[in-house]
Amino acid sequence: MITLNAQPLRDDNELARSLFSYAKGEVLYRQDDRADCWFEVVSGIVRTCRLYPDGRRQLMGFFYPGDAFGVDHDFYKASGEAVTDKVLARRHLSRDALIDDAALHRALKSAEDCIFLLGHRTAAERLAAFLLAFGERTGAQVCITLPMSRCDIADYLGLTIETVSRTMSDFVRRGLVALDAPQRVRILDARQLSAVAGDLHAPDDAEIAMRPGSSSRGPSTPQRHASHQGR
Amino acid sequence: MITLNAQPLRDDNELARSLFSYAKGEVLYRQDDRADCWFEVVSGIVRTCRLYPDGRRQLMGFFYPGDAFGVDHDFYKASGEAVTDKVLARRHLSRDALIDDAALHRALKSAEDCIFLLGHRTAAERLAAFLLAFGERTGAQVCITLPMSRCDIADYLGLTIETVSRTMSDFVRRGLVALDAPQRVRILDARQLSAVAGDLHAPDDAEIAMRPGSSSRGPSTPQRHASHQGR
DNA sequence: CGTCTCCTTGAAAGCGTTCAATTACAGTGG
DNA sequence: CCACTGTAATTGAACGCTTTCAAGGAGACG
Repeated sequence: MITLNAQPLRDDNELARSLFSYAKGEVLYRQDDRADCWFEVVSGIVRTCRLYPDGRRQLMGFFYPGDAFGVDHDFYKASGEAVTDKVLARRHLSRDALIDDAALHRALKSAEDCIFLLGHRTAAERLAAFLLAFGERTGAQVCITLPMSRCDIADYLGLTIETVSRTMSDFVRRGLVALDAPQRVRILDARQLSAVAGDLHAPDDAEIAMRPGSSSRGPSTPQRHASHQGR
Repeated sequence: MITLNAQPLRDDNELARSLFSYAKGEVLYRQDDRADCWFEVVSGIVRTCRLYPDGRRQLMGFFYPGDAFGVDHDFYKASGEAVTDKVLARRHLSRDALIDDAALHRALKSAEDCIFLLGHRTAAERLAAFLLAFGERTGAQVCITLPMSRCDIADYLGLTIETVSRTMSDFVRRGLVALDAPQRVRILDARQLSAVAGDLHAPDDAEIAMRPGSSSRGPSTPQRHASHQGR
């Protein structure tokens, strides 16, 4: 399961030689290994995750076809693993191919997405934002098939699997989503789900756009780091 | 206060024309503005932060001399603001100067640092990791002068100012650090602080300084929510 | 049919947030 | 020089959410 499948798919030309296939759960590269190449998803989904000394795991991102990952500098700061079965990835030797700007930008965006999700305070906010973001990314706005396990989701959102599961059940109870199967989520009320995620401007907004530096100091900001709207 | 100081410092040559100066709290660019240029810190410290619709704030990172920031693609996903007084920044028009790879990599690393910090579960872990990381970054291993407010720290770590303050007091009580002034932190017991941060392999482990070659593969921990491959 | 893995649910405890009050300190003007 | 003011930081107490520990389903597979 932890084997590094180092054999290219085929060998008949330059392009094919850089293509690799991985089974679900297989490790493409390990955290702390020397980062001598970066990857590009061709098909399937890849996760990068970092292990903490105490054994916990933080998923840094999910990567979809076209995305670049493993673009670390000296050593990999996270490992890359196949989420789905039959992951195809193109491997670029760092010294050969200069990573193109667009790919690097997408990698940066992926990291920022993760920060964005972790920035949400409550479990409901995080999960709702995750579902919406995932739906948008994969184009499935209504019926979502989650390729990753609850454990992956939990480690991505910085929660426990129990909390993820409980929160999902709560969404079902409130009629926000339907759960046809553990991994098949149907979004019933996208608007209200956005509201839960906190991505919607409050019904009575109109004042958020004018408070740039807010916190640290400022002429007349009422201060106190905004509450948490009632639930 | 929130003005965008758009005047270059001097005008006598190409280099000087791209240099800008900002006062503490000043905004270099705003979230959701069109991202037509990216920046490079020359001196001082810059923060990027994202505002959530509900008014909360998530700091995405602190940037030090040499760092690149504001490298977003279409629109800025966060605003850039001066943390210290007299921030000098070089401004690069996106169409003119291709951002160099190294700068982009540093930006990515900064984002990953943030994820790393947010990945820590408890307030004590986050703050300890933050202090150590900040000390290492600025070269001050013992006596640290925090240029940012408690509010900045809280929004960076995804906590409240009260929790940051309480946790800091707790560190003082436990003899881990001394607080000469709210912004002057002296690290008294770096080793134990690392342990609190969870960056150490078990408190009573053999020895930490076994070289950063390839640490991963943590020793068997009484794990729950095991990932796919044994930890 | 049993076993395995993943997911769900329950109850109690821990911890961070929230609300609220207090302290420290710099700047200002009497 | 000293009250006054405003901001930042600290501290206290109660509440609520997430974690933790533990047990109970639900499919997949041999």
